[in-house]
Amino acid sequence: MKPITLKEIAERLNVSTSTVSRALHNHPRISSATKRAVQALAQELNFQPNPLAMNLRMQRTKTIGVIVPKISYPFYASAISGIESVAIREGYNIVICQSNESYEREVANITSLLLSRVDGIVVSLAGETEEYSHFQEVLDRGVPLVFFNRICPELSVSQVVIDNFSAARQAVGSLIQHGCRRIGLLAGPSKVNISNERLRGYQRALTQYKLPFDPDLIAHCDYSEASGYAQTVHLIQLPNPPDGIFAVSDRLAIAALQALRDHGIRIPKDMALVGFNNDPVTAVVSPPLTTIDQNPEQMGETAAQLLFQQLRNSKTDIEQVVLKTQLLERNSVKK
Amino acid sequence: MKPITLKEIAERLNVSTSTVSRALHNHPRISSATKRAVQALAQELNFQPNPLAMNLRMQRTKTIGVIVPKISYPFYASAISGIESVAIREGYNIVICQSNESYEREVANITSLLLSRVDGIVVSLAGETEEYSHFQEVLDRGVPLVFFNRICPELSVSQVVIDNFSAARQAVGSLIQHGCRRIGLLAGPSKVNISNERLRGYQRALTQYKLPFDPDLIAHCDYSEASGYAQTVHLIQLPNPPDGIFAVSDRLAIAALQALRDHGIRIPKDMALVGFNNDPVTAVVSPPLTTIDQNPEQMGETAAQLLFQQLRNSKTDIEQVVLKTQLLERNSVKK
DNA sequence: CTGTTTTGTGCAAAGGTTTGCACAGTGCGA
DNA sequence: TCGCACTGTGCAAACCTTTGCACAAAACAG
Repeated sequence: MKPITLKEIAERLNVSTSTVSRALHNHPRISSATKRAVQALAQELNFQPNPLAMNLRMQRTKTIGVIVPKISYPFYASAISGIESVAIREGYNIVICQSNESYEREVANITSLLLSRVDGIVVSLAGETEEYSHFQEVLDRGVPLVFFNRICPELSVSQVVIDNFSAARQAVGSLIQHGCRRIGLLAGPSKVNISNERLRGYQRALTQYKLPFDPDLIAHCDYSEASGYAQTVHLIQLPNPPDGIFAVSDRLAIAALQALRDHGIRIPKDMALVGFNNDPVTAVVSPPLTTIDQNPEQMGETAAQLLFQQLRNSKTDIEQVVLKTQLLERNSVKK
Repeated sequence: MKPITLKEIAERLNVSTSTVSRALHNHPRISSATKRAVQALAQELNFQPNPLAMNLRMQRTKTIGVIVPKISYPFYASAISGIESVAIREGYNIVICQSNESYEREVANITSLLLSRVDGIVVSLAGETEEYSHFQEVLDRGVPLVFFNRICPELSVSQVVIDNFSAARQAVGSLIQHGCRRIGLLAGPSKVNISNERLRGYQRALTQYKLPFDPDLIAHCDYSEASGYAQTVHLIQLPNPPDGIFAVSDRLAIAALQALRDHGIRIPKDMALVGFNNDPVTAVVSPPLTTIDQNPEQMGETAAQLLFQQLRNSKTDIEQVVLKTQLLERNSVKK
């Protein structure tokens, strides 16, 4: 059963397709009699305008593209739900791409989204990315672009972030307040902006509490559990090991927890541990992890809202939204 | 900078658009000289055919739709990766929809996918769904359809599943072999096919080991942690409580673990616990959970392959693929 | 009754591709 | 020389919608 078209309605009613189209759009110049007839028949036949034809004609697809590092990270799964909910409300569909932390995949994703003429793009950068010309091309084509979480400082576009600096400072501050004096940092890739912000927050907390900064305690990981595990082992085997660890993500914190457990190091007795994200798993491991709670769903919603603002009014200013976070104290830091 | 079109190439070369189109498709009737010229210029200008126009003309979108209950379930996140990888290999894009376990959302998703003229659809049913006419419409339109994991027994379509019956029997068998005599079942919604298969496996294991079946030990949950928690509490407060629990999903098992922990019940000493899925979190909780390992990525790949088979040859038989699973024995069942 | 506005509708183009058919030119066998 | 096959290209339709413009009829003002 083929979907029915404007033309078929037009033929049945002995009018032109243009009349049908206008009647359905409530064009003022169409007589109310015709409108009624057309709308009734359209209803009866369950007419749905063919979006492929509309896309071509209108040069817009009512679709926005979303690129995230991985949908299996709970943070991004939630953020996508946030984006999706506002998109649906606006009558838009979303197409989700994973960069898998790979620069090449990210470029391929952008190419594919531009090719399929999405009306706007929401991005959280891949871990590998340190070159941004593919995004410049998006801007050159006049396609609205919004970053969230892992943003791009070099481009002047709208962004949604949390205050990574303050959140990290707070997390490390909590470690210090509960007695830690040497704090290891499981950092992300050194090119990732938000990881560096968290590093800065770490340093600020140290100076604030007049603790020395020891570069040996900084361990850069990629986003894999394996590297989190390895770097934790590295930290505890230092001649002068830390008495607390701040991991810039819960994935890394969980990997650290396993490494510590495997090496017979008790948490929080021998080593305190703080993560970042409030990944659901942090609540069920033992001990439950102290972590930074953010609201990824809200972040997604906000990003989408910024995008739709631009979509409605391309003259709108670029905007930077900073969302609130909260330190969630659990049992991985001793009281 | 607007993308360039066939027409512009044609004008520059003083040929018709049809010649350009044919040259790019290597049509035999085009002279090799023309072909070379066209292809060279196309390359130089970085010509990409406008997919919107192709979609309209060809009546196909090179896109397949995927509907899953939630992308935040690790199982589905992985399955999507599997689907995506074969789709990319075939030159297709995927658009991912979440039903959020809701029948209404599922219908809306189907409508939207059909409207946007995807070339095929891969589905895992929402928990609520018990009526399938929206899928019948997909079939009526001749759109290839494949189910995976949560399948629809009433429709004759290709499907990918695991042997839920045997896997559950094996899981429960393991509980029994390790000393459990009264086994509680945290089941899914009673209308969900795979949950019922697992229930049947549970029953078979009991009869196999000549244990009585006690309906009081069957606790139906929806897919939320809250209900898993509540039903676990219900089980342990039974006058004659179980000494082991089999949860039909790891989400429920984790909820059970928390409930047991909160009530001071030790695992596996007082209560053994087995889950299903090998969700990553089962490896990091303590004790690590015994669970059924399946391969969601492979399941996604297989489903996509079945779909592409149909896409290439619409006369192809419907097929039911059953994937292997494996019991992963960890410490939540005492040795 | 003429001239202008208003009202209702249709024609055709546009959006960018693909493709059946037609056509002109060339080559070749008879 | 004619007929035929083959080669290389272009025209125009088709996919389906939206929309500027034109046009006819009706309404209305003077």
